[in-house]
Amino acid sequence: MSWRDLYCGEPRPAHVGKRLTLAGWVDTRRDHGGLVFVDLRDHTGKVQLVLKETDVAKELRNEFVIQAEGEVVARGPGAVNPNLATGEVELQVETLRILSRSKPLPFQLDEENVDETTRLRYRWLDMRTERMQRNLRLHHTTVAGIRRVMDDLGFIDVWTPSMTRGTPEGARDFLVPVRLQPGKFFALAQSPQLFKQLCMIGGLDRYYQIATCWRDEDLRADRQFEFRQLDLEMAFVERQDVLDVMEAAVAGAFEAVGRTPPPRPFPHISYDDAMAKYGSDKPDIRFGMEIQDATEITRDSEFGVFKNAPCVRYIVVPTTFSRSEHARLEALAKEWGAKGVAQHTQISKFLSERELESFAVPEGSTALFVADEERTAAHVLGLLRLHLARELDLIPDTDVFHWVLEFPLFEQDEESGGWTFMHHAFTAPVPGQEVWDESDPGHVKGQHYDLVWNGWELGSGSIRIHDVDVQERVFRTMGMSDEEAQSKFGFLLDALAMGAPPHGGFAMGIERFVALLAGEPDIRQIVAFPKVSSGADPLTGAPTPMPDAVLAELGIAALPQEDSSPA
RNA sequence: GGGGGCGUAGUUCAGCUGGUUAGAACGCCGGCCUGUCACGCCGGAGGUCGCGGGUUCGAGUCCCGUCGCUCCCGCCA
Repeated sequence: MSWRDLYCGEPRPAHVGKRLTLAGWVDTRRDHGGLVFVDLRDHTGKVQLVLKETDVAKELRNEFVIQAEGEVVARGPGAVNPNLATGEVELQVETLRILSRSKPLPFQLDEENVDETTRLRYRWLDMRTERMQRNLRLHHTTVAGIRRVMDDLGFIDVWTPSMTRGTPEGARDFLVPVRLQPGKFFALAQSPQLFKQLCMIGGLDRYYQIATCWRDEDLRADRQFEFRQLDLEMAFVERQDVLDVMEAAVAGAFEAVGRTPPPRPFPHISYDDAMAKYGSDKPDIRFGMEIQDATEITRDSEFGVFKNAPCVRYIVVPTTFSRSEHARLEALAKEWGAKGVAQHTQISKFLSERELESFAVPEGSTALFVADEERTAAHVLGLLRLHLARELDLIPDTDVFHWVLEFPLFEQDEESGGWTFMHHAFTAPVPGQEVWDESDPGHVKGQHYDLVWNGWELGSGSIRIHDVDVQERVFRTMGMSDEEAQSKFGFLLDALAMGAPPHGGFAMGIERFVALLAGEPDIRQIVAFPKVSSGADPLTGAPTPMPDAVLAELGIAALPQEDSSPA
């Protein structure tokens, strides 16, 4: 005997007259006294059960798990439910078994806007909703589609370690103490980056992995402590080869979930253009409101703020702002790092004809200016542009993928003034720029590329350094001594010195990709058991303190924590 | 590290400028009902208004602090 002959969403008129056993959860019950209707639910849908009044039928409550045996019958005319896929039939139940009872639920499954901590605390209930069923299955189908493309293109899945060497550079590591070596730590991998490069040097040629990565940074709508990325690396390739593979992977995922893939090739935009026009390296280019430069025209402005600023930029917004609305924008701009934001109407009395004409602000629109360092002006206007576009509902409901290319290899740390990599230390400079002034490398471009979907950074990749001299030069430029480079990355330098093929690759965040596919506003909705933004797991209560004895065995001790609970 | 929003029955929410006993819907419990499908009808239980302090004759409402959730900036090679 089997638990069920069909899923709940399957019975059809063709089954009429058949005796079937169905099993699932009680979605709703409608008790008419002598007759009880039950909608039986599983992940495929619902079907109506008809039960005669019996003790066991009376006992049923929502979310009981039951098994019902009976005959599929056609519903009479007028009794068909067109809103249900199985609505033309019902099961006339002869035997009913309660497999499991349920106490009243802490929230109703058909309720929207349930507090997310409550949903996560009882995720096994939340998972029964259509939304979560759809999202988790979409997550699976997407990954399956990607895997199929990778397999077809000759990539092999290689397992790389989760526990690896800590890296002070980049994101904060999650540390793993080691009992056998007290006082020493592994770090959970922030990415398989170096291992996949070693795989190329090892001759595997095409590697991929749906790799779990860990980063101890603040959580956001699009960030969790742990996440998965499509991680791939290819030997003997140029940039275009990697872009082609990624576009194929994206297309394969779209096809797997039954959607039309975005047109290929994806458009390209340079980093410089992205920063100048959108103030972001992951611009949402589905709408205009591009940032414009007024530094030249305002160089001799009567308006002192403009005249004295190193950079004056503006966006033209198709609306006007009240005094209080403007105050709010100004508060935001200040929070984002600007000294303020000016409207053209406010300051027009200080501006010349020539200036006003060049801004070309249409009637009913407003030019918003930020005068500051170039970096700040671009950044703040980029954020204002996005903020206002969302508020004014200017963003079309379309899908745009694009590449951001031609990144600088190095950027200067504002505080220390030292140089550091922009992407990571293993990105190759563009051909012809393999040698640079190590004290002033700002002009060197890297062979780095970012993939952006509707303003979300999906991932990034690069052609890597395969010349040990170039790799050592990068480390030196970052202010790393030879000894330090040797001790931290000696294994990589060794490998690069023993026949490293040219290679490059990419890493794309799976959850971000699926969240966008699902139309969800954050990645928690497509992750089975996510953490909340404080980094806690409401379901298990993790993280928890550990007994001193356990810590002692690991050669560590926890500092006393300030008790912040009210006395 | 910083800024914004939210916190009222199990759930989702209402509660105007401070004013008797804090409401609704759904859910839950009891009763009735043989064609409902968000069944219906009758009755009922259920609240430390996140927590602490303050102002006031009086606080869900105002102020301060704190905790939690959330969005964002920093951070995220």
